[in-house]
Amino acid sequence: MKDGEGKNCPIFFSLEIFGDKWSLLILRDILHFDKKHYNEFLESEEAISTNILADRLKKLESEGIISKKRDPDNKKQFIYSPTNKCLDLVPIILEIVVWGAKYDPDTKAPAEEMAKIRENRKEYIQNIRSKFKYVDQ
Amino acid sequence: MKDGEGKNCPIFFSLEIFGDKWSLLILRDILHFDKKHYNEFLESEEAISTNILADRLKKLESEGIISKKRDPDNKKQFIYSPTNKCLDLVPIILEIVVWGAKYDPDTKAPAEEMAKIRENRKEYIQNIRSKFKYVDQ
DNA sequence: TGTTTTGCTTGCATAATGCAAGTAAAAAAA
DNA sequence: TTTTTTTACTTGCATTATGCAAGCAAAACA
Repeated sequence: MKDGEGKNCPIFFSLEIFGDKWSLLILRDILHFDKKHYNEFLESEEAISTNILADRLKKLESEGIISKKRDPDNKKQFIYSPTNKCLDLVPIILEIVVWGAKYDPDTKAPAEEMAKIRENRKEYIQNIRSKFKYVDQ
Repeated sequence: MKDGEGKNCPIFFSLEIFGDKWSLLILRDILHFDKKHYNEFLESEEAISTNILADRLKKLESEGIISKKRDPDNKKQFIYSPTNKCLDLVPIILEIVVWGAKYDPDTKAPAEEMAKIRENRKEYIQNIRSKFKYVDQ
């Protein structure tokens, strides 16, 4: 796509930043599975390659979606944590979960939890936000 | 990724079906811009290639997200229209719009319309659904 | 029975991804 | 202080996906 084109649509703007499978799976790991460390992302069952992981973490950080700093509890590791810009992605991921749970015939997502999400949407989003109370930016 | 892995997560299930930029832009064109015809998709400002468009339409049809039939008003053309499975994607696209409009510094999305979407979410979703009252499946 | 329109397919160059192996910096251990 | 280990990458290369231009075939129309 040429520069200057397709720049007016908020959907396109969003998709340029996180509209690929691996970015969204990393964000799922951070927001829903509370993963923080490089090797935790590598351990996900979808088996992201280490070069792709490094690339996506760099991009997400440069877009201000995640922040990176040394882990004070284990100085050899880094902690990747969500910014507010990232927490605002929770509703998107939530809706993707709901759709997938509805249409995946082999879903392992418990139906009652899905119902809870749909009925108490705001509360569910707030619960995830509160897990990351002290957030950068 | 190997077969049999990563099959338990509803997010992953969803992303395998529509988790790429072009699929989501086609769905935007159908659901928000009321596009129906092959050449209308080609005219979008993001300028999808004709081979990619053909590939994605075929995939979306095979997943039961869209249906294809001859246009009775212009028998040379086909109409691509959303199924119920597609209409259930509206909340996802809506949240992507909201995020993009919030964080795109050059957004053309009017702030008051965005506020309306956030305040009257259910109604907004219902309005889009009602545009496609007679839907296949 | 041509001609147009429409919806593709094909070929090829370029870019992204996947996999395995290697490396470098910092911390921990000796 | 030197060595070892841990961690987070980088590199090289094969495979796959994308982008672009051109071509083609079926249906409808004239």
